[in-house]
Amino acid sequence: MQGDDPARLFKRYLKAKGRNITRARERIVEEVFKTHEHFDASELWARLRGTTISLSTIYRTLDLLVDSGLVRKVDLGDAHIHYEHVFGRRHHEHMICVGCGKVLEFFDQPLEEAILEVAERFGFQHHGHSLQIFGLCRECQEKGAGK
Amino acid sequence: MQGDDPARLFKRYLKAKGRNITRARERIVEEVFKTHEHFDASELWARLRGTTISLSTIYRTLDLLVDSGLVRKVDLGDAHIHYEHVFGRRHHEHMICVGCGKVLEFFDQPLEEAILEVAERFGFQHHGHSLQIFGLCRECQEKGAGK
DNA sequence: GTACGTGCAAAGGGTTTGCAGCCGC
DNA sequence: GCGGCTGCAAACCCTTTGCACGTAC
Repeated sequence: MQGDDPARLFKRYLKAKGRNITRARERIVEEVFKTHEHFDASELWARLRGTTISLSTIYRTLDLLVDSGLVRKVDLGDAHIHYEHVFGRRHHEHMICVGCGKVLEFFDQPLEEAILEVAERFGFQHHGHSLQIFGLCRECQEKGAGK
Repeated sequence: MQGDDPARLFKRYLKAKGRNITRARERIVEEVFKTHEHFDASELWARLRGTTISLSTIYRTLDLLVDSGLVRKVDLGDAHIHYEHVFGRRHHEHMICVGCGKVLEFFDQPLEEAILEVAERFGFQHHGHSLQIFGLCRECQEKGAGK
């Protein structure tokens, strides 16, 4: 099961789709999987300064990565698109602090089960889901209380 | 408890904030609460054709409505902002059909409790949350199977 | 060689902002 | 009358697209 790294999986995906493996795509995947942080297209672009890779290519490649299932889009409450990679990580949900913008990730088995159950009960075929909890993290609660 | 309609609540909110009650704001609130559908700014604008109300005013007023708690933003998976009114409706979550785009609303008490519990366990002060389940509605499952 | 991929620049679409005039209080 | 509100147009930002050239295979 190990020995499958994301780069390899992505290449397999590209082949299966009859698409080419290029330098730009290799660099982008490498960079996407280098950290476990959320990012948006322009942050990723910044991390690729020094290469000749353009923003358009980043958008196009991210679309492929999302389609391949290696990356997903996440909604962090603001109006633009954030991404995070999926491969090698456990599925999780997000708590977003409305005070400082920090994003906490968490996973809770009973919660996941409740979600799948509800979908089933409604005859809805579950493909995925996304939960955001908005509120105040511990630090911001303290800061607020201190005022 | 009844006798409090959204228009009145919004006026109360505006007064409390030292903001003016204007014709445009009254019309917008009225229109927002006229149906229980999700909408975006330009759909609302379309429903207000015939008035002189501009898109900018709609955006500005929606911000106020969100701030007042009468309306909330919802993420429906595409990149732009959707709204729905909150007042007079039970809190609910969304199932979004990736086949036809239909949005089903549902409410599940155990699920809600699981969410509040998780937040508490992480020391996170819950202000609100938003859950989207993506998948296929019954009709689209049948259509897909029929092929 | 052919189809696909790329950078660039421009277009696109939704949202926000600056400003002069208007309106609520 | 003053400060807040409005419409308009322009600015903005992120994202997508058209195109001519470059590259994978």
